[in-house]
Amino acid sequence: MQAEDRRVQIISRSTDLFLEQGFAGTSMSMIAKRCGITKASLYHHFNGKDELFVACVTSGYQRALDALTEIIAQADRPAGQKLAEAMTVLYDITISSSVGRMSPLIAEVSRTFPNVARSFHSEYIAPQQDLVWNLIEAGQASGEFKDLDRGLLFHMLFGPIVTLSLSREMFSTFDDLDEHFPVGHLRDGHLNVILGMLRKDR
Amino acid sequence: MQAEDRRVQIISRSTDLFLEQGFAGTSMSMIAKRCGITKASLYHHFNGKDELFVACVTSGYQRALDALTEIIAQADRPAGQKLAEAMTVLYDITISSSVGRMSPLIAEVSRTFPNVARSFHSEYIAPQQDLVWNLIEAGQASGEFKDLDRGLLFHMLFGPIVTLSLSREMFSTFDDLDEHFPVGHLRDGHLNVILGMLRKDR
DNA sequence: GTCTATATCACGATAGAC
DNA sequence: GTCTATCGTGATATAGAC
Repeated sequence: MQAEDRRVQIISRSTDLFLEQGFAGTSMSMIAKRCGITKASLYHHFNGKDELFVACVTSGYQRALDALTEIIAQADRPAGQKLAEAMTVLYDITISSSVGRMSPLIAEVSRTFPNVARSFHSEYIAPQQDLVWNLIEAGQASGEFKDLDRGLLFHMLFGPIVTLSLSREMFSTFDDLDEHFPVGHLRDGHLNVILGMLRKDR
Repeated sequence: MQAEDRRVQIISRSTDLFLEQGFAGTSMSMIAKRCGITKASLYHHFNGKDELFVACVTSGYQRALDALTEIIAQADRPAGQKLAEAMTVLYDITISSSVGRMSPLIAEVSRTFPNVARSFHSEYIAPQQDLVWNLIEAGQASGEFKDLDRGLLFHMLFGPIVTLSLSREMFSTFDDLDEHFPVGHLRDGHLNVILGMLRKDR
C-alpha cells in the first residue's frame, strides 16, 4: 500500500481504537493488528504512540469546522434559523464525529501531553466558538438578537451538548440509551432556551 | 498503621493519582510509593487495581449527596432560593470534589468495566437528580415554578456544570484558567437562565 | 513498505519470611 | 501489616533482512 493511503488508514483505525479503549488502554500491537500489518511496519509510518495520537486528534478538526462554516456563509436568512441549523451540526459533530467524542480522551492525556490540549483548544474549540459568535453578532446587527455575555452563552450552548456526548460514551452499555438521552428531543428544547436568551423580549 | 486507616489513606492517595494520570496511566507501584509502602503491602489491602478503583469512586458518593440533602430538607423557604443554594453546591461538588471530577475517568474505564458506570449512575447520578427534582416539584406545588420536561431541565442544569468541570480538567495547564472559565460568574448567569425556564411568566 | 526477531522495560500479581 | 524477591506477561520500540 502507498505510504499516504496507509497513513490515512492507520489514523482511521487507531482513532476507533482510542475511542473504544482510551489512550493508555490501546496498544501499538492492537493498532497494527487492526490494520493488518505488524508493529514494526506501524513504526515505519509513525515514530511513536504519542505522535500517532496527535495525528488522530488533529485530522478531524477541519472537516468538523467546514460544516459549520457552510452554514454561517449561507445567503441572508434569519439568524434564528441559522442558529437552529448550526446547533444541529454542533450536536452531530460533538456526539457522532470522532473529534467531538475525543474530548474525554484529551482530558485523559492532557496531564502527560499538555500540547495536545493546547492544540485542541486553539485549533478546534476557539475557531468553533468564533464561528458561532459570528452568527450571533450578525443577529445582533440585524436587531434580531440582543447583547449577551459571550462566556455565558457558550457555557449554556456548548455545556449541554458536550455533557450529552460524554454521558452517551459513559453509559454506552445501557440498552435504553436513547430513552435516557434522546438527542433530538433535548436538542429542540435546548434550542428554544438559547433563543429565549437571545431574542429581545416582545 | 491500622488496617482501616491504611485503607482510607490508600483510597485518598490513589484517587489523587487516578485524577492526575487516568486509570491506565496510574500503576500500583505509583500508588504504593505515594502511600509509603510496597506494592505487596498494597495488595494486602486491595485484591487488585479494579477493586481499588471502584472503592475510590464509591467512597465519594455519600458525602456529595449529603450536602444536597441538607438544602432540600431545610425549613420552608422560596424554592428559587433553595435552587440557588443547590446550584452552588452542585458547582462545588462537580468541579472541586473527587467524585465530580471522576466523570471522564469513569468514561475511560466504562468499556472495560461496565459495572463501574452502572453503579456511578444508580448510586450517584440518579439520586442526585432525584434530590434536585424534589426541589423542583416543591416549587411547582407552591405555584412558584411551572411544569417543565424533566429530561430537558437536567440537560440544561447539569450539562453546563459537567462541561465546565471537564474543561477545567482538560485545560488545567492554562495559566489563565480562571479567566477562561470563571466559575462564579458562569454559575450566576446559569442560575438566572434556569430560573427563567422555571418561573411562571408574569 | 513490510517482515521476523529481539531488546528492554514496567506492569499486575504472588510467595513466603518476619 | 509489611517486607524482599520474583514470576509471567505485554508494553514500546528497534535492528536488519527482503
